Amino acid sequence: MSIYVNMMPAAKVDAALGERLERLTGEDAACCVPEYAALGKELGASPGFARALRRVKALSDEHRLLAVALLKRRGELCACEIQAATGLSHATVSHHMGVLVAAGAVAARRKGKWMYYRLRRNPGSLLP
Amino acid sequence: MSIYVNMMPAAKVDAALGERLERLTGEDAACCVPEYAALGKELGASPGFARALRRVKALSDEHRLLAVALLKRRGELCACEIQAATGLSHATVSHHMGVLVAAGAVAARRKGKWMYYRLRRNPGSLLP
DNA sequence: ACTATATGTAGACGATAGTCGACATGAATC
DNA sequence: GATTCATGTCGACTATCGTCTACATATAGT
Repeated sequence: MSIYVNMMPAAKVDAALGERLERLTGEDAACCVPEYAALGKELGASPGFARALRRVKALSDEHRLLAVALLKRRGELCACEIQAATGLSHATVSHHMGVLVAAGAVAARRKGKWMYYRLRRNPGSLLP
Repeated sequence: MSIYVNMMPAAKVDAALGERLERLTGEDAACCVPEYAALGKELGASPGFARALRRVKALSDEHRLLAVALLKRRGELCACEIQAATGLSHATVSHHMGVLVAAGAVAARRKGKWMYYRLRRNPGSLLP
């Protein structure tokens, strides 16, 4: 399993920010330049950054990553299958899947008594 | 910023596991099949999975993701620049960069009094 | 050597997040 | 509608993690 982080076509996110970064000279001269404080604040406040962080956090748990890995292979799984695969209580599974859905990583659909989960394929999402 | 998780060319990781997954029929019939317990255990124990998890966890903190985003733009930064960008104490920055290095996401080099960090470009790493 | 600067380390504290049991809800079947 | 099964929700507990202060180490310059 490999993980890719494709940082910023988001030069679009803030073009001015990119320019200011370019103006900072490399090596020793740039060390401890106070402007980095403002840059970090802006970049951290950009919507793309918040979205990426939410998605990474969604995958940063062992059992959620396992669920995603299984969904990638199987396409769709019901909650009880994920529960069996993870060995967790159904309450915990429900919690984890809720996190994945909230992060936009997974979509859920009801079919009778069962809840089926599948990976979302949003453009720019966390799963290609 | 977009994040991609490229799951398993790791059919190689465990070919038999893939086969067993295929044999499980979809929809209701597959629901609550006990074999999922073994499958989850094996997949979760595979080395590729552990590596992926370590890398996702490394990115799952706001300040670490910010550091990576800045490194992606600037190429190389010293610890004090990352400290300025994040607004954290130097001790916390050191801790965070240690996590990124341990996960194989970032490489560090000393130059005089300064520590410079840059993104690693491992094949199959988290950064393309 | 001594000092100053930059960073790593250790320990402690607080916040966040994962976990479960208990209860509630939704849906199918009788 | 009563029952049963699958799942969601709600506290509470616990563990993990991010953060800091204080101290230690490394390097450069005096």
